[in-house]
This record gives sequence, structure tokens and C-alpha cells, in this order.
Amino acid sequence: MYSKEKRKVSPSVIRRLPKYRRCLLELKNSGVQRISSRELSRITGLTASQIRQDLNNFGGFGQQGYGYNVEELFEEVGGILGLDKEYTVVMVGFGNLGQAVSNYLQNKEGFELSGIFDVNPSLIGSALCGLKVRDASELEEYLRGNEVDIGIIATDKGSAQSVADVLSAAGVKGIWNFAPLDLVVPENVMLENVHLSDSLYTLAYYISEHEK
Amino acid sequence: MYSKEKRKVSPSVIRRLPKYRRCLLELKNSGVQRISSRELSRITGLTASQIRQDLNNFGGFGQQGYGYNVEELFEEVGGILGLDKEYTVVMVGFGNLGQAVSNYLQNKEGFELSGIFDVNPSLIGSALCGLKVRDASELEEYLRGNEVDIGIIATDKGSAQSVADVLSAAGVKGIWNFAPLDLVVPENVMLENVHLSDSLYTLAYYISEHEK
DNA sequence: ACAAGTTTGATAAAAAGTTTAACAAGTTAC
DNA sequence: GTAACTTGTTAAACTTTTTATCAAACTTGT
Repeated sequence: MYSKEKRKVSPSVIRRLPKYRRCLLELKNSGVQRISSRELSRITGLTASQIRQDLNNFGGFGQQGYGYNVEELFEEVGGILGLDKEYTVVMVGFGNLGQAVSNYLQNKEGFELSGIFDVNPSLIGSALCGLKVRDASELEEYLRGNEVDIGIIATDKGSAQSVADVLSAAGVKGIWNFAPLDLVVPENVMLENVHLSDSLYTLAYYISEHEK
Repeated sequence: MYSKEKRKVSPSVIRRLPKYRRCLLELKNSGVQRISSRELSRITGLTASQIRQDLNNFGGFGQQGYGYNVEELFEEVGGILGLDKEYTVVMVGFGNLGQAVSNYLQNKEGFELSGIFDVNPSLIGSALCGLKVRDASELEEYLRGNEVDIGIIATDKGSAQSVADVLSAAGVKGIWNFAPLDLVVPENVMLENVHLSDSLYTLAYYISEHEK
């Protein structure tokens, strides 16, 4: 087994990977078997050169004179993104957003929701998404007994950091944070934020900027 | 009225503005009246130089020897983001995510949800978020009779582009898209995406990258 | 009113990141 | 076998982003 140099791949490239994958899935579903960077360029709006260079960060998946095999490349990109693995997930905070995201996860392969936690007594005990909602105070104990890869935080702002601390201490590998603040986590815990307010405000900025 | 040069401000700066605002709000709520870029640096983790330069893209809000007035700067940043205006919003797609986002908007000042649309017969007619859910086929007509600034798309992938077309044709200023695809919109319509899958996959990437 | 200390706004320099261009070498297809 | 095609790779160009610096302006305390 040869170990490839661990050069860091730029964030811009990483953020384009899901788009490539989405695009390849559509091609695959349409029965297309091969695709050239030129064609992909036409479809995605990116330059062919950029597409080739992006993919080459991870290896040479194409063949001169032929292009890329759609199905193979789709799998490769999935592998790069870590989607060939199975992740165990807990949801902390089961308000509207937590419920929506939990539901969303039900249809996602590779991400298995194993526990749901909330502080609201009227939610605790109810069975939703096929799981019983547990009291948030049981989170720490639950994590001791169950290996969890990803913790999702959909609590309010006030509780989020302490939840993040508990999750981090328990050894989760990543946190998907929906609470509107900047969490502090150990550097071995990967943090990905979905800041709805920031996104909406950015939109408001561009709207009002555009009107000038 | 003097018109400032319309130099384009970099995206990185724009994406930091909501963070500044969040931070300033906390300071304001804590009763802090003045703040220097040095202090802000300590709190946010950004460099003082960068903070000053970010703010100076929009004007000189500080005063030498003093720093910034917290409340004033908070308002200024809000103004830059366009949060001093009122936006009329419609939600298209009222599944789990649409409901969660609608609920989220209820507590947001400046964004008034005026219409909710879905195709699901079991939802249509029901009153949620204080509004009656309308049949999605009425969207076009509704937009003719009501001025709407922002359209939120929380439909499935298949319907999203046609909804975007209807919204764009009706003259909305911005689209907040939650559907997992890249919409094509006229350049006078601002588009902001919240791609949950992309975000989750990015997290998966960094988790599996980190394990190597 | 003054001097010492503070802090901004602005400019310039440096660094980092990203995109594009170009082409040799390998493949395909006829 | 040859013409057309397309990748992987390198290098260059470009853009963006960050950091450093300092004169000018203000505050504060005496």
C-alpha cells in the first residue's frame, strides 16, 4: 500500500467536489458512460482546465483520448469525500430545524442517526424519526456507551458551546453546527457550520448592494 | 447626496460582516459602549489590522484614540448588510425544511413572510405560521398581485428551477435556495444557496481526510 | 492648555490562493 | 497506420487576501 504525499488540497477544490458528484450522478442516471473535461466544462460552467486540475489533486482518473468513465469517476469522487464510509450521528436539539435535518438524514445513505436529544419535556419520550427523543442530560452517558462519529448541534445559542464540549470530549470526529455562533472545538474535531442568519444576511447585502 | 465609488468589496469581507454584527450585539447587550479594533481582535480571533480594513471598505466608523462606538457600529454594520430595510418573503415548498425555515423567519425582524406555497394537497389550506398554505399553482398569480422581495425555494430538486424561473420573471430581488442543485437565474436576481448535502459532504471529507 | 498615550484610516508590501494556458504523451477510432 | 482527441502536468499569470506600518487625530489626566 503506497501512501500518497499529504499535500493539502485547497478549500475551493473541496467545495467543488459535491458539485462534480451531483453532476456525475445525473449523467450516470441518464445512461452516459463517458465524459470529457470539455463536456463537463460545458455542463458546469467551469473551465476544462480547472476540472482536470481539480481531479488531479486526487489522482489520475481519466484516460487520454477517452476522457473519464462516468460511473467510476462518480465513485472516486464519493470516495474522496468519504462517502464510502458509514457515519453514526446524534442530533442534539430537536426543534423545528433539528427535526427537519433529522428527516433529511433519513434519506441519506452513509449517515445513520442513532440518537436524538432535547431539553424540552414535551418532546422527550416521543418517538420521531423512528427514535425516542432522549433527555439532553443523558447525552454524556449515551456517548460513553455508543461510538458516535458526528454530532449535530441544532440547539439554541446558549447551549451550543457546552454541547460541543461534551461531544468533543466524547471523541466525535466532526460537528455539524446549526447554532448561530462560532464554536470553539479542539483541532482534531472537524467543524462545519450552517449559519442560516449569515446566509440570509449575505443575501440581503447583495440585494441592497445591487440596488445602488 | 454624494455617491461613493462603487468598488466591489471582496466576498471574504462580506462573509465576516454577520460575525462582526453578532459580536457587536453581544457587546451591546453586555453594556459595553466602546471597543477598539485591538479588543475586537482578541474576541474574534481576527487581526486588528484586518478588522480595521474590513470596516474601512464601507467608511470610517471609528475615531482615533477612542475606537468604535459599539451601538453605532452595530447599526452601521446592519445598514451595510441591508438589515435596515423590510423584505417581503414567500416560501415555496413547505416540507420539513420549509417549515423549519418559516418558523425561523418568524423571529427575524426585517423579513416578513407573506405567502407559503406547496403542491401537497394535505398541506394546502392548513394554517401554519399564521398563514394559509396555498397551492403552488397559484404562485405566479400571487406574485402578480403582491410585491415580493425574496423567494425561498425549499422544494425538491425537480421543481426548483421552474420555481426559480417564476420568481425571477415576477421580479424578486433575491432567491434563497435550499434545493440541492445549482439554479440558473438572471444576473439581476441575487442567489444565495444553502446546500445541506454539500455542507455535510464537506464535513465528511475533512473527517476522513483527518484520519489519514 | 499641554503632553503622553491611544487608536484609527490609509497605503503599501507581502503572502497566499486560484485560475488559465500550453503541450507532451497516451488513446481511440477508423 | 494515421489523424483526431483528451488527459496529466508544469509553469505562468492573475486575483484575492492578509499583514505591516505610520502619520494624523483624538482622549485623558494633570
